[in-house]
Amino acid sequence: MVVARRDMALRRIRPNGGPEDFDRWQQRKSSLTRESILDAAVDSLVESGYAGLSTNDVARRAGVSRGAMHHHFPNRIALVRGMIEHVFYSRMRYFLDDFVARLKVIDNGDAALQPHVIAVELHWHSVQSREFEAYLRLAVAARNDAELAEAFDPAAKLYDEVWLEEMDHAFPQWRNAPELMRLASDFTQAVQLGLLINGSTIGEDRVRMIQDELIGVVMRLAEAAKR
Amino acid sequence: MVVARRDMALRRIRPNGGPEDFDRWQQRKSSLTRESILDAAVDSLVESGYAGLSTNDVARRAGVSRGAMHHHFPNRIALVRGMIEHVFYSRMRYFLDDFVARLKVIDNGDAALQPHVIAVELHWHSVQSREFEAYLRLAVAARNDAELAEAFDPAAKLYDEVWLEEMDHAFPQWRNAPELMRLASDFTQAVQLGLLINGSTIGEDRVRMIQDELIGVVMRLAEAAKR
DNA sequence: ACAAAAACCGACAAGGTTGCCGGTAAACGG
DNA sequence: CCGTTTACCGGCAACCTTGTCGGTTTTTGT
Repeated sequence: MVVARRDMALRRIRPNGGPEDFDRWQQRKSSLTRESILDAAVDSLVESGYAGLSTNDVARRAGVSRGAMHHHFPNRIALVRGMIEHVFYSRMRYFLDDFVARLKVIDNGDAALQPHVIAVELHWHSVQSREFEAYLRLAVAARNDAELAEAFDPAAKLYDEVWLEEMDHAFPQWRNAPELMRLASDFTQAVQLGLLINGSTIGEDRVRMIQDELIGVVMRLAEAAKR
Repeated sequence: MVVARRDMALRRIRPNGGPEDFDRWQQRKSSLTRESILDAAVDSLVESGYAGLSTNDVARRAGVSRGAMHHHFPNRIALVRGMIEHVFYSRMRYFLDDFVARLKVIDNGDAALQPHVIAVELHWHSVQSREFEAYLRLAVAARNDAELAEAFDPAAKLYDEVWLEEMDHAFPQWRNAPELMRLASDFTQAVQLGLLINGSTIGEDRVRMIQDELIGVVMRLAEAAKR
């Protein structure tokens, strides 16, 4: 079952579990406001950047008191730690939801509809999402904030690991050349991450040309993997 | 003269001019402390991120009083505007200095030493510099800060324009296919920018594989440009 | 029903940041 | 040589952020 596998992968990234995992009302409500705080934190992160993220602002956005915030997250770094988990979870979920939905309607005849081409397009879509924007902020901020990096780096590595396993499972065609698939995945992520940042400077037309070139690279790698 | 051209390009990016452009002692000294303030600001930016950059910290690093800071930059945004110009200037200069130095000793026999391959390697080197790190911080912060974006975006577009002219001049072989050269340049920048951010997560080995694949792409584009 | 525990509330102090301003010393121009 | 401009100094008020804590409401277990 595809969905069951997806949930398993997602659960590995969010060990704490979401609101749906609890039965008692108190736990459920607690997890719910916890979630709403984290969601507000992501909003604040995306709108104000990491250093500009203030617990004050987060509490206001989430509609809870500062006391409630303190109950769930005793200090700023605790909030950040929770947010990191939340961001990686959302990012993975955002892509996988799109992906499993799209895989149900593929037509193997057209070359432009080959699953790895679709994956590149969908990944570009996911890179433009709010969830990925939050990831970008954290990744950049972690370059100078040791405390943040300490929490971020392991989470990023775990995400990468789970991601590769998911891709391995989604593309059995590449099964006999896993390093080529990893290269295609890494390459796609690098290009599109760079594109996200430089896109507004170079304009849509050049972005599309790069995107097309990227698809060419992925298809060549796919060809090489067949042999 | 190669160096003369370089200086012309650099001057377009730094319209205010550097300390060397003034004769009178007062102007010179003023420009000198202005420069040292901007340099300290870049340090602070790289170490604390954009939102964490405080005028207080900058003044302390530069070894000037807050009053002197206020004299040169009446408020934070003025400092930021000056810093943007300074960052783009440094970034361009960092690459070009390396580049003209390296071009003097190329050997056209070996394929790995073709000028565009060297350019890719040197660009990767420049991407890892402090100057580029500062650019990254500004580019990411500009995504949510309208005031910053207002100053950053035009500067980035100007940089891109000057950059392409420099590349056009440096690689006459591509002269008859400028759109392919632009694509190669855009592609390189996108990949290496993405690599800068994801590199620590995926590790050196995978970074090198991506880098090799990138060189392959650039060489194919160079081949295509010959016809 | 009642005590314990969990969730939540609002205020306070300490510290840092920004913008502003009155004042000083050095350099320029006539 | 003297008035004016320029470069530079350090303190003050207003504001925001973080961490902390005593108190209140709601849920749970018995």
